[in-house]
Amino acid sequence: MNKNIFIGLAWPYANGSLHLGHVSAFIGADVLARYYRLAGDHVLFASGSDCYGTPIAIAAAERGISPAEISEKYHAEFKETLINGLGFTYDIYTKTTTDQHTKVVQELFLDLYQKGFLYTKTEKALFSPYLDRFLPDRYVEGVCPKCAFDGARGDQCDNCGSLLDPLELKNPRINPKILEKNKKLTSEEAQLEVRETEHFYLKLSALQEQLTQWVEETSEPWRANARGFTKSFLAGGLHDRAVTRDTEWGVPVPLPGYETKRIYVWFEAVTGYLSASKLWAEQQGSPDAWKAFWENEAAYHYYVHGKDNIPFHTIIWPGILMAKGGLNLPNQIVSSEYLNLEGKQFSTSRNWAVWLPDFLASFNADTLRYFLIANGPETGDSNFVWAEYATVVNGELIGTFGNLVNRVLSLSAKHFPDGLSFPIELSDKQTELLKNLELAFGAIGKDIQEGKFRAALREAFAIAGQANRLIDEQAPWKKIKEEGSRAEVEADLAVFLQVIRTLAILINPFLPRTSDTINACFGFEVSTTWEYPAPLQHYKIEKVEMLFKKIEDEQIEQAKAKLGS
RNA sequence: CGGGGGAUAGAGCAGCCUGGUAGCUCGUCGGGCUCAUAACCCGAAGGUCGGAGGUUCGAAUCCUUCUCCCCCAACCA
Repeated sequence: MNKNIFIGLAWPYANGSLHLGHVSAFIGADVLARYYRLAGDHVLFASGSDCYGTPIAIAAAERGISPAEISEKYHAEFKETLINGLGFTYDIYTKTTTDQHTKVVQELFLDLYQKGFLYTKTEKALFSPYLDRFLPDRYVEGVCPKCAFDGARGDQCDNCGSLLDPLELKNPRINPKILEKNKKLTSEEAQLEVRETEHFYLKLSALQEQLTQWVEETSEPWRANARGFTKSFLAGGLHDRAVTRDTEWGVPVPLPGYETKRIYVWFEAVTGYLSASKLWAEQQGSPDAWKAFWENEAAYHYYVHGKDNIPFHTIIWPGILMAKGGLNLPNQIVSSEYLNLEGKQFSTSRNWAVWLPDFLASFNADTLRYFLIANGPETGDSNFVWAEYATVVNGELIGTFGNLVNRVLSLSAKHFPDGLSFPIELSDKQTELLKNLELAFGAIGKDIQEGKFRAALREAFAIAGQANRLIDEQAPWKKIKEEGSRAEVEADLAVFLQVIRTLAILINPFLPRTSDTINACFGFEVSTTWEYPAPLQHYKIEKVEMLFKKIEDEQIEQAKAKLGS
């Protein structure tokens, strides 16, 4: 039975390159998409670049270029590295600066306004005459009113730990850390003043009961961190949140008198899931196609992102959808923990990061997919250590898996260049091995559906290990030298070819290019469906190709040398 | 301050929901094999499951409490 599966992957912020931390949070979405397509379901895998916001606007102003130049540059890089580099199979990868997005966000904004879920309130905020803009709380620093520490941020004092209202700060000024390095401002330039401004608020408090009930009913399959965080968030009581900002770089508020206001990321970026779906439908030539995913109770919605994004996907976006009404809510939240690098947190300012474009220039994308699925931060923070990456690639990918494929293919091609026939009768061990492969489709599929990617991948590789043990026992390289054993060796190898060919399907959601390479060795078209393939009567090897290149120590040394520089 | 996640062999992790003689990968040591990218296979050593209490015939698993790490919280998923 075919299902409609929507997969919403977090939108990367277009003000810098992606690093492996992003990838570790993203990778599961592509595994889901590929799996469900193989299983014959309808998939809409949507994401895009988050292009608006104050950080990009400030960076652009300082460099004397337009914000669009920055966001376009990284949008192009994201597309290149995610799609061509990592092989992500988005059905649509768009950006927030499209007309379509503006239209959908504004329509949704107006709809909620008319339904009474948005209201305006005037408040005081800090304005920078130098930057000609209001500043977000954390972009402000000053003297803490409680402990007199000079350097407290607008939202909190790092010295005494008090939570602050930025208006309480004495001598408020621009936090110099938000500006480009070495930029020194005079105290006059840094000065901030209090101005009144009117903003729109989302009435989350009105949705408290509805959201609480929804979470009770649907959060069972979510990742533990999402469920726990969301429940405690709700227990603390929801507060209305401002959804507009005084800035020029964003989606304009579609109401007269508010021409200078822009809709804030909490409201605007998450709406990208819907706008991207509608854009996809238009590009398909059937503008209503999005409804099969969004106005269909039987559709199933996955959201994939890092743990810092949890409340946006489990409170704010569902709240907006409830206020709007008639659209599908999230079903499954796949929120990962954090990936550290060599034991320390990723840090862009200290260049403590492995940048995705750099990585892809030197290493095979499937090896990264493997490492981050097998060792990623699925249930707790995890660590990317270069030496471990090399060990895992050389040991598990090459040693166990690549080696199995290579030894079977090369033996077959060498001794049976005209092909091999599949035997009529199988030994107990052969039967057991093939049976395990057949069962793996159900077990691995279930794990993937539940977001347990690590377990799913391990299961597939366990079968490769089993196959390695059996081929070692049968020792066809020895048997082939014995008189009259040729038929037996042919039968044994044909079984292993069936094993490899089946493994190529099982690993397809995880290691798509590797899967394609194996299929090419058989002369097959790209793999077809998520089910155990009936053995062929005759196998012929078209070519033997190495699946992975061994990672040498020098490569690891070079990569490590780039850190922290 | 509060909240979320975590603490299991030298390293990285699973098991915990639904208690029943502690498991996986890598590493180490010993042996085998040579088709295969010095890859593969077999065997061994190595853990009082963060500490302390409790429930139970029985606790890594349930309860209480304590300690430590990460995150929410510059940049940053």
